[in-house]
Amino acid sequence: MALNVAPHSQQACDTCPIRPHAVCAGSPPDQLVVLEGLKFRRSFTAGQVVVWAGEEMDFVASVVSGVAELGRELEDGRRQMVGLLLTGDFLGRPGRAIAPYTVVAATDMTLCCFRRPQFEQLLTKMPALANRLLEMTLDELDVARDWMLLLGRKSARERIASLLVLLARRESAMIGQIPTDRIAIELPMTREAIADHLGLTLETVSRQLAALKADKVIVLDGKRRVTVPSFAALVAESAAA
Amino acid sequence: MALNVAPHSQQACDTCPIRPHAVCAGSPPDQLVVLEGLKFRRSFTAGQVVVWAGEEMDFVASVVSGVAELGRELEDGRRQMVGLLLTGDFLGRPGRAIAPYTVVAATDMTLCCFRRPQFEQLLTKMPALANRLLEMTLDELDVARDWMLLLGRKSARERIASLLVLLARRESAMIGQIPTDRIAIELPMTREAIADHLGLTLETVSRQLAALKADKVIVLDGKRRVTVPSFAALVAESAAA
DNA sequence: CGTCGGATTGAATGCTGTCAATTCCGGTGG
DNA sequence: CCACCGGAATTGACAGCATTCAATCCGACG
Repeated sequence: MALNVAPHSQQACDTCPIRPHAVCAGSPPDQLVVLEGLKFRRSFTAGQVVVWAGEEMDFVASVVSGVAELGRELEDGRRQMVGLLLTGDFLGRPGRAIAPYTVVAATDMTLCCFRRPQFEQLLTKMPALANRLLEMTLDELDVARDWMLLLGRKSARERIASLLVLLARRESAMIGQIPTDRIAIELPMTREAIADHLGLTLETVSRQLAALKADKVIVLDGKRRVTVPSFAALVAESAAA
Repeated sequence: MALNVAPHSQQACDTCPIRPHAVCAGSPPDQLVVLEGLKFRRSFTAGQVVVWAGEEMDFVASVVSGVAELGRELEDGRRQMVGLLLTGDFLGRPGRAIAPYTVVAATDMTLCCFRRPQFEQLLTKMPALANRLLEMTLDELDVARDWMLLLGRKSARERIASLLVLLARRESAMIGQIPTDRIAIELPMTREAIADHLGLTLETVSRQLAALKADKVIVLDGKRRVTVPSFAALVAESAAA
């Protein structure tokens, strides 16, 4: 795969928007300088594959902007999304050369990359980096396990509601609010992508959205915009733990 | 909850059976001595709850012997197992006081414990410990994501076969072999526990085991012992990725 | 021998998937 | 500006798989 390294990739970490949330958060200034010298950026357009499951992956990265999806699939084509990488999230695995899942850019996306062997070296020398990565990995593990509950036990309607709750919480967090009523949610994905996340078919997704609309739990403005009259009602539909 | 600390818990780490695989693996001798001085053991009988989801958890631990199950549940009682802790696995989360899932001893079990604040201290000072924990956490994340594929996309029959493949691989690994034919698998759990892992009902588990038996993919010796005439055939049934 | 929990089996319901037809919407070109 | 196109989404009919509810079986243990 051609490395589309951006020219002048040495943008300063000082001004990096994801610093407070990324792996590099918490690293002291002298270590940040080292990171700054080794990083390089790569950009992807929506729909582009970053790595295929089973392929070699010689770098690790932080998502600077955009969204990436982690998916795993069976030989016959059945697909399950197993993770979402949002701004600041970490991609790749120190100590493993082969990617265990396919990574696709869901939107246009920019990554801040490090060559894997170099990054592994850094981990042994920079405890702050290792600890931040551990913390992030533990968070992802919790998210994955919550999703297991959804996939294993929730009905189609509950899965849709759960996803909407998740998205609503995120939109609210963006503007520093806790979710209240009349939230507008932008669905950042097609029905098929939603289905692949929830372990459903796209037809079922469509039907359950229609059902939630009919029951006045949500209002649909066009295909991709949802407004929620009562957040509490939506949470009730999601069968929260 | 009463701490049932074993008297004379200061068993030597030298002779500890899980040393090669646990968090402490890779720590240099001088650091092991520190760990040895701080550890204490706790034992649980099969079925006993170690912590409830939402409860405070003031320690972290390695499983010395036995099996523990991590589960999450909905208000109405639906339950999904989200992890299995086997010999050597790590329990608890540095930096988080509240347990996100319920932990139950599936068999009689012994833990090698550390008080959480002390352990967090150690992590910052012992890079080998932090790196081993990171590695183990990344492994668990991969396992969780594989399971998401199973829960989201596989049929009941495929889920059962997948579980048997997993157990067969583990039994074989124990004796240092790769799985071949005529493997004997011991099911370490009830039908209900299997169902909770696979996101099924216990009736479906029972039916699919019967179906696999009828199709001569497996042989049932009593309720809890399965032998596999052809491992390849079993793998084919599991819809491997 | 009786009991109790776990496991199996049966019948019926219902949710979700499958297949297929149709509609909606955004973009493109005449 | 409008007609057309193609992909996304919706809707309908039907089939099938897993769940639900219920009855029975099995095996360990007193």
